[in-house]
Amino acid sequence: MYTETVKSAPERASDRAYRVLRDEILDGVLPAGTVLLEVEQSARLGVSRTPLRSAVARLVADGLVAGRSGRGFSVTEMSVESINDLYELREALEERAATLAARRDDRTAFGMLRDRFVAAPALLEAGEAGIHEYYALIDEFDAAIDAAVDNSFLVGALVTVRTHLARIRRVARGNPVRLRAAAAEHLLILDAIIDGDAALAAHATHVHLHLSLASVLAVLEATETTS
Amino acid sequence: MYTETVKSAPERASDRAYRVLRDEILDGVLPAGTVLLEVEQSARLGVSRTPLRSAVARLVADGLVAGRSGRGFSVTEMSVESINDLYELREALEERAATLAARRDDRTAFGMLRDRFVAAPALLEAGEAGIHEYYALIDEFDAAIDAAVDNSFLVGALVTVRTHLARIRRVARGNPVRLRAAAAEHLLILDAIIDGDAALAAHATHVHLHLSLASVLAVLEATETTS
DNA sequence: TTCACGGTCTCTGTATACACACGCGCATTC
DNA sequence: GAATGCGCGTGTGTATACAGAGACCGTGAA
Repeated sequence: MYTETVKSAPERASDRAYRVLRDEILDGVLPAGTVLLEVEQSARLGVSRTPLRSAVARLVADGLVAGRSGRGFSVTEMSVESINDLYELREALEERAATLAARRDDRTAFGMLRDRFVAAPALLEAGEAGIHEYYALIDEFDAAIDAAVDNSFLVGALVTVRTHLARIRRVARGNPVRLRAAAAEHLLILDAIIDGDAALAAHATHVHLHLSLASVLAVLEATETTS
Repeated sequence: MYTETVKSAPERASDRAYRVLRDEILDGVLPAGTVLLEVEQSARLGVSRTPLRSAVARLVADGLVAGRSGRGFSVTEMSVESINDLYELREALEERAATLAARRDDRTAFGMLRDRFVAAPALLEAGEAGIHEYYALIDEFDAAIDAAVDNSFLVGALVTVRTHLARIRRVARGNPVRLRAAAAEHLLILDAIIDGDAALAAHATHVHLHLSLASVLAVLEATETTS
């Protein structure tokens, strides 16, 4: 395969600023409510104000930051309601995506993924590195879904959802019990897709998302009362 | 009610450039494939390159224009596949939206809309002005749905879909037969929502979108063979 | 006649300088 | 003591100048 790593990525300064700020927001380095001042951030990231403005504009389009009326921009909050809203949209999109994947002719990619999800529980015993690898596996699952639905609009909406999801995934990161259950749920979805059972794929996805949301809300409520 | 029409809208140059370009793309003044050069467009719109860059960046985020590797930006094409893809996403979103609207407690807004959709066929006899008013009614229907679902993520996705939909709605504009049928379909959806029948609302939406897509594709195929 | 190479030109990416608007703080007045 | 008005500082919005990269065109050689 032709790997285009060298010349195809001039990596503009605005791209770098966007990527860095986005990762920092997603990783929680820049918590919700953080005010982003143009001069301050441009100095910190070593770029001029112009590319930084471009980066912030893209973050606004992503919904990760919002412009405050007069003064500066700030990282958006992730309230409990917004999490419920996000999962509402996620349900609509992923159920449809699972349905389409199950109806697709070529489902060999999912067969290969299945084997690796079977081995996932062992992965989750391997500490932080294993958890990291597990999330990489989830990413590959998502990528396989994207390739199967083959719909730029639907995939685009899914990407947006996953961006916001990355912010709240942090809270469930240190919960191996939940992750093991999630692996089993993914396995069921994969089996349904491989069998071409669109209805089961959609319903298994629904169940998975229901349990995922319940877990997130439980963790959130626990940390809420703690702090 | 406090109307904030005077001071709340400084209307930045970048906003104006974005709005003008967006409207021109949606109205077909700038057809698909049109190349947007920064200096040329900034001169035409009477703004500098900086706000124009910002406007183009927003259009890229909307998916209305795409950056061509080296040279400039161009208005994206609306192929038959992309229209099918758009309707695939639209189905997932609007079925869910209709379901949520039917489950909502306060559905009085839909009752008022119903009366006006009953009168819609008469509207469609009134020439271009009537058709314009009919589309305004559709916008109010969409707005009522948005208010009912009360979910910024879902509404955001719907807004994106409607943006692209506006581009292809032009082809069906001069088809009063289809518009009359569409009004009847909307009426059925409204009745289902008012009755709190979520399943019927979703299924009626599905039917409406199926017929809408079929109409668009038929018109497109007819114009394709003509030209 | 065709292909390849080089020059030039144009357009985007970036940096910086300037203007304006909002807001805060202080002083003055009622 | 409180409220209002004025002035200043800070931060975004805009314009423009500069640099680099890519493409197109022309010319020369095979």
